[in-house]
Amino acid sequence: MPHPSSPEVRAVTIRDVASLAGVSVGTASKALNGRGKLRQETRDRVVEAARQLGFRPNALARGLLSGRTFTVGLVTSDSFGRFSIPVMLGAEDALGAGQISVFMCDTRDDPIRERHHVQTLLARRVDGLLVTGRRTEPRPSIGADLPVPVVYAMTQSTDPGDLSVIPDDEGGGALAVGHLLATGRSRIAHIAGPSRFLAARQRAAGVHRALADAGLPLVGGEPLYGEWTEEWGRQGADILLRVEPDVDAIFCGNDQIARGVAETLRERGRRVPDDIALIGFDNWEAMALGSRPPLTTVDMSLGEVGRIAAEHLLAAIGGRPVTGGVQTIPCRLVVRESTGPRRDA
Amino acid sequence: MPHPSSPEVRAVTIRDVASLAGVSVGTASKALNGRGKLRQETRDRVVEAARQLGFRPNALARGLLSGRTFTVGLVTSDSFGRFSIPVMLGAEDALGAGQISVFMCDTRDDPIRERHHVQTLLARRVDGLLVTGRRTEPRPSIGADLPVPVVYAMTQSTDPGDLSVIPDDEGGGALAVGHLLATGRSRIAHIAGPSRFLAARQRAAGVHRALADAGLPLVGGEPLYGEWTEEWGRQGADILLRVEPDVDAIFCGNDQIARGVAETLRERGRRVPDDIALIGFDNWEAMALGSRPPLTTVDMSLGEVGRIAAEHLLAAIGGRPVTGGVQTIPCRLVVRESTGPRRDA
DNA sequence: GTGAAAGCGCTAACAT
DNA sequence: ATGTTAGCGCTTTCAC
Repeated sequence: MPHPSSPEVRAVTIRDVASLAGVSVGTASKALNGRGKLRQETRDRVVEAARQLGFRPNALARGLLSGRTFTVGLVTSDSFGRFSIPVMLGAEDALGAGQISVFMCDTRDDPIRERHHVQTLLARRVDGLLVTGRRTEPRPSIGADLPVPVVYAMTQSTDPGDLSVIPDDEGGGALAVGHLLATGRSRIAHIAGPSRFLAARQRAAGVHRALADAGLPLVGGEPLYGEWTEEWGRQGADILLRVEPDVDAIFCGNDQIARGVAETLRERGRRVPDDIALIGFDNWEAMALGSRPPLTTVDMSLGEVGRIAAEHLLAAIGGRPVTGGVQTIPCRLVVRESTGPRRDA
Repeated sequence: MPHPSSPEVRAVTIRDVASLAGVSVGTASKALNGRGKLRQETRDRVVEAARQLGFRPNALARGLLSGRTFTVGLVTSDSFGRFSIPVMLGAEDALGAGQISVFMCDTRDDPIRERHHVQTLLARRVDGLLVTGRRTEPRPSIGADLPVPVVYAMTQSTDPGDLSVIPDDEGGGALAVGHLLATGRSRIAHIAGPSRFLAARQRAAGVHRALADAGLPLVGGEPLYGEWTEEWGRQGADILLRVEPDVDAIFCGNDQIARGVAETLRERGRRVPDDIALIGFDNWEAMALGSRPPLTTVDMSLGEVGRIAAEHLLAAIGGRPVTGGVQTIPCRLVVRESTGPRRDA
């Protein structure tokens, strides 16, 4: 007696279809895959039989035969957090269009677990691997000489032969400053994340470049490096207002910092954006929209990062040669109320 | 010539291992799987050969033969958002221990996509399905009479024969009020999310029950239903302070509302928790920790929800009969600084 | 104790 | 135009 939750004792096979249609399995296969030379009437009969039986070809058997499974492994060290999710969704978009299913694996930042996952994925004969992370810092290659192509997204490999797709943090920093300049600000400061993060340093580098191009100094002389938290935003704003009271724009390392800054500015009686314009980074909507006023911010286009990475992977799987290196994806400015022209009281 | 990214022309098969060890494939199989009767020396020789060649048995072939693939499909309608991620990680935990890999599928709330994903997963011969969502509202069953077991997590099926695992929102509401009572509050109000959400209504029901048990009225008479936003928290607090100025505790429908409330209270000169205690819901750390003061909140134990759901699925896959129905997982109180004893100025 | 052979479900090459 | 057969990689009888 079948288990209650498995009403069908055995899945429908192509034999069943062939038998119902009164043809051989070979003919049924051709009919269903539109290959070979068959009478239209036969084709229809087989297709109808398949429909009637609810036939779905066994992907395992197909994979075993063809060597292609139409699956890829997605290995993340971010526990599918705030950054890897959008990347993942973008990737799924591109892969889903190619009828590819995705195995998800979370390494919890543990190299042992990572190795284990890669081994399992290879045993499942995935066609390729996508590696994502929380930080853009270079990380050790997931494995040399793997039998399948690998693309890194939102993280990069230390091996220059590997292909990595990451957001253009440097460009994002420059973009933010460019917007502040365009809206008439000239005394611009930067309250940044921790300097041990590559992303923080690169955003600062973008600030530097954009200001240098405009022939303006960075208010405060150097970026104020701290943490990625609101608490630091509040502190940083305090420090900044004390040292440079005539600042008229602050670019923050992320949206949380910007929120903290916004709070302190309000408490100190500085109006945003009338007195001081404010820009965040990440476009973390819950944060940026909850802030008063809602934050103008830099969006890293993480969906794009994932989509492009997946497209590279598909290309590599398809046999088109893929050259290693790092590809950066441009950031996108999202303008809200925290920036705008200066207005005197 | 092999493609540069596929250094191995062909993966290592058990034939290669057998050949290197100087035995037949059947013997090699037995040696590697610890089955049959073999001389220890033979066993060792085969294992050594496998190690040397880096042999990994082809999971497709195994699945084809055994009818078990050790894979499950995870179908979400939440785009892997804030709620389904923890569920997913909990599930991965339980499944990973069972050596099971997970296919992730995002339906984007589209029934067509959902059907398509289910079909694909069945074609891949997954051993079971896990369905997750963003809301606890009942949803149509993902498919009647599927050939594999299905468990719903963080969402529930309208079919009472299906098994669903969801957080105990009602208990969470009661838990919050219980904590407020225990810390000496008696004039408790509830600023809730939108009443169209089952979760909002259930949390309110928990509030109701806990207050009734204590013989106390709900300040304001009814919960103040609104939105899940900070903006609503600010508005709601305004309204509440106007109508019930002597409130001494506010339980909020989620952490965002609580943050909004906290801001308004601070601006109105009410100290938290000295004058008014505040509790949120969700334990969304970035929100709860960024708030001033950091929020006491109710954690839905989403990891547990996912883990339990996955364990039920494993049980069902293992053939143990699983009865339908809804299982609720208790919430957990996370105490931070926004609650504590009253203190007069 | 070990080897040979069948077969999981499917497709592709070869017969008819 | 259709049927037959071999074989993808593996496990499992069944001979020896």
